[in-house]
Amino acid sequence: MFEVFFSHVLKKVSLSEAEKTTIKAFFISKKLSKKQHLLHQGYVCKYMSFVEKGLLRSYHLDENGIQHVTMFAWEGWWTSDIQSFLTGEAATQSIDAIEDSELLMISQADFEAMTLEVPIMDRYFRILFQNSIVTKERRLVSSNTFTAEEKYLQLAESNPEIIQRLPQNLIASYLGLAPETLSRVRKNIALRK
Amino acid sequence: MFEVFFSHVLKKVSLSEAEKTTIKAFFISKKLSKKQHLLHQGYVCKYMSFVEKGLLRSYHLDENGIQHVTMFAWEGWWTSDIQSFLTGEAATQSIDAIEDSELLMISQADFEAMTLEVPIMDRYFRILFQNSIVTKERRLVSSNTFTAEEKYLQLAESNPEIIQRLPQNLIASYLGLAPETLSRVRKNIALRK
DNA sequence: GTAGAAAGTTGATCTGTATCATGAAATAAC
DNA sequence: GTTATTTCATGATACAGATCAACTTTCTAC
Repeated sequence: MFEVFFSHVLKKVSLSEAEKTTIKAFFISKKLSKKQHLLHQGYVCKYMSFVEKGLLRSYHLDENGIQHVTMFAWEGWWTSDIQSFLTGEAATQSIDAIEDSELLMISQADFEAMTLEVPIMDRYFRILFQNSIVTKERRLVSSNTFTAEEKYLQLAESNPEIIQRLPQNLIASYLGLAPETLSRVRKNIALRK
Repeated sequence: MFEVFFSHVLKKVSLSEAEKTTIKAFFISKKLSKKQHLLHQGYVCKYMSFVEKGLLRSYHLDENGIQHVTMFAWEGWWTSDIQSFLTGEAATQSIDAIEDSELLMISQADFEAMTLEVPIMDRYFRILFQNSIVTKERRLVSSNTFTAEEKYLQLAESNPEIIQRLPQNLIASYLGLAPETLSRVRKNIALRK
């Protein structure tokens, strides 16, 4: 169950067997089948979840009831509404499973306890969050300054797995485009080749 | 010199006097006068810089030579091209001073050394980066889903200091808007009152 | 395998924001 | 204080991408 998890953590920090055992104890596991929700917008996000298997997406529902995909997470990624998880405020996002998934989940209290008991996990998360910031900064530049086609091409370049694994309408939403626009963008790219 | 710095760090973690002394030794200080650059796009970002005093902005120059403001940093904020700082790759951003500024700077090597010698600093940065992620996620949703007016209003709401302290054209760039658009948006808001 | 639903395509039209252009106001430089 | 430079405002126009609509293809469930 913890294979993907530890292989991921060990890429960033070293852990003794004792530490591994300690860490394991803080997590609970959960299976989610396709279309099931992990989190509903408006509720508190009680867990950070590591994806051992499967694929999930986070999305935000606006006042007009339109879904805006904010993130995808598959094997080796974490997912949660961090804001809600940390502060205990209501989540502004929902999370559901796109494929049948297996998760390792840790609560806010256990997260605190774990980092205090195994301080090197602070380092792991510091590095993890650092990388996440880099990604989000890149997405922000892209979102503010690129054309629809440039946004798509950069995504295809930097994150080909998203293109392969997800339906086009969700990719469009993730890029902040209308599905029709993405369809046309892809057509133009194909025509030019 | 370290007043703002430690008052900021101590809001997130506790430090002994000995730890403070250790930490201080890793930093160098630097004064920057208005319009001076801290970092030029294309060069490696050697430091993370904490702003003790003043105001800086980060921006990205696109292929057409147009500046896109990505961040502001004033008293109590960190600034750097994190991607470049961490990986040693060329920076994709420049940073310059909008007001005369005083900085505390730490190199990548000293950053590593400091977190190893004072592990609780990993925790500080973990929390810092967590918060930064929340902010960037909010900006991403805003950028993808809000109208020009909504973007401006949310910024005014969540970050009034930016509105007061920075010229309108830089705010427009930060929001990914043409300066003319922001001018019109502000006019409409004023008219409606 | 078939029916129904969801996702994707393509065309026509509309609209928010960018761009271009010019003048006014504010700031900075001497 | 005057001049030069930068920032801001306002109007006219252009265009990328949204929206609306109809149709086709692909999935899904039984």
